[in-house]
Amino acid sequence: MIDIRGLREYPALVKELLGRRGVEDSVVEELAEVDSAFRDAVSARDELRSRVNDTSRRVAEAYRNKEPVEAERLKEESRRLGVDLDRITAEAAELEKRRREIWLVIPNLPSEEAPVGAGEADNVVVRYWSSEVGSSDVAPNLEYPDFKRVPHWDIGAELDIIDLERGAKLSGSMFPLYKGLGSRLIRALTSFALDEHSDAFLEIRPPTFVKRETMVSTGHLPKFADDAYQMERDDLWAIPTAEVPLTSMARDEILEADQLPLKMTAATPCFRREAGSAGRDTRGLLRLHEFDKVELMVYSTPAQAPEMHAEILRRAEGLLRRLGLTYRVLDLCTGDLGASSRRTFDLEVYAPGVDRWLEVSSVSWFGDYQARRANVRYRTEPGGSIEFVHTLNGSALAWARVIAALLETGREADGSVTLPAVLTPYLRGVTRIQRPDSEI
RNA sequence: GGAGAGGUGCCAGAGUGGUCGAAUGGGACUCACUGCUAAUGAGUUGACCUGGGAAACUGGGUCCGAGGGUUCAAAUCCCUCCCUCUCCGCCA
Repeated sequence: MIDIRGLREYPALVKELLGRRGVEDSVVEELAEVDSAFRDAVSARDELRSRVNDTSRRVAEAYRNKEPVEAERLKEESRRLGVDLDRITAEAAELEKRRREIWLVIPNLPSEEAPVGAGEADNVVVRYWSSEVGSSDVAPNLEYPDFKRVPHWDIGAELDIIDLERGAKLSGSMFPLYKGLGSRLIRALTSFALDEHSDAFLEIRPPTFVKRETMVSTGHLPKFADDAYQMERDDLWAIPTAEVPLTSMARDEILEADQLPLKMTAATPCFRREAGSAGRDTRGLLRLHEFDKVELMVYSTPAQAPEMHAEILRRAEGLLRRLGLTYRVLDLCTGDLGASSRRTFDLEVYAPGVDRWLEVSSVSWFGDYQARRANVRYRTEPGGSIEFVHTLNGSALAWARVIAALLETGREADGSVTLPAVLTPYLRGVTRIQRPDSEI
């Protein structure tokens, strides 16, 4: 949720910033109007309630003074006031509900630094990286031999490590099934990433299904309900990312300043319905209903946030570098920013087989938007004031697309796939995946 | 799933209809005493909403697991739900 006091004070600025991401002024104005009406109703309600409370106190007093007639008279007066109170309380409650409804679907104010743009095409490439030239402003050479121009679904079938047909048989399309070294590869990548982050990030294994309010806290509900899997009977929701449970860990809590920044990492499956993207990128591992991911998440003070944002990005990039994959960093424009985010950098890995840049991480700074929804605050100093924390997170990394890129990048002329050396210990010495019909 | 007990402030724990935002103890903070620490004494110490004020501060309201109900009045009575603990059953 945006800061509604900020809206009261600087409505023009709020409209300007939200306008950059395509929010109509009228929506913002409606929130301001309902907010104002709500506050009027609250004042009237509280004043009346004060009178009712006072009258009740005098009832007790009258009884103590042995004045039953006076007590009856006061009771009657209080009853009469109570009728009005009920009416105006209901009005206030209705206004509060409407205010919350609008408030919840208004996205976060984008950072002043986020590039202004309408959509994907306006995202800014911050840098490229490849193992040959390292970091660079210009795109690396994307020449690859023909034997690397094979899509990963063919490689996966050839090496018998990805079985999309069987996955589809069990659960439908976009639910992959990994076999043998394919399965071990996910395990290796997960262990590798968790180990890399273990110096500074507390490892968490959160629940995979969460309550509705947990989804609301991160901004995934109510607006994006169609994107999530729901267990209707228990009203539990399958997490689309570990961001969801991690961000709610400190829900309704007040943290101490010396606990911040609080850094956590978690490996979880992620579930996405991908409603509205039917038929797009559905082949292979490009877009899935279920995939595994290691997430980084931080609660910080506002002052620490920029540094944390940079650290998460650095760590996500670090993994890609150690895996030897070519990637680029995108600064998402205001039109492409996720609803809860103030600023986001996407990491896209180059997959030569499908000849595409694949998003494998999204590193976001949410300001206090999620913290306000989840009510996560901190005490600025012992005995000091209480403020909302800032939340940040990023994938490091989402494995399915990383695996696609690894298979395509690592493919050799003989059809085998060479794996990055950093994974060797996690694969008990395996350095390449051979065709099943070749010598072992 | 069945039976029972319970959920109160940072913690422990009283409170069974009005004077209870809530006793008491602990913790934390401030001051005094002390060469330092400890000990001692005094004081302070909740969150949220809304109004006034530049601010210090201050008026009103809400909150005793959550939501509903009874009543002039609810931490206290009633209903539903959630969670925790003990026992039984089942089970990876």
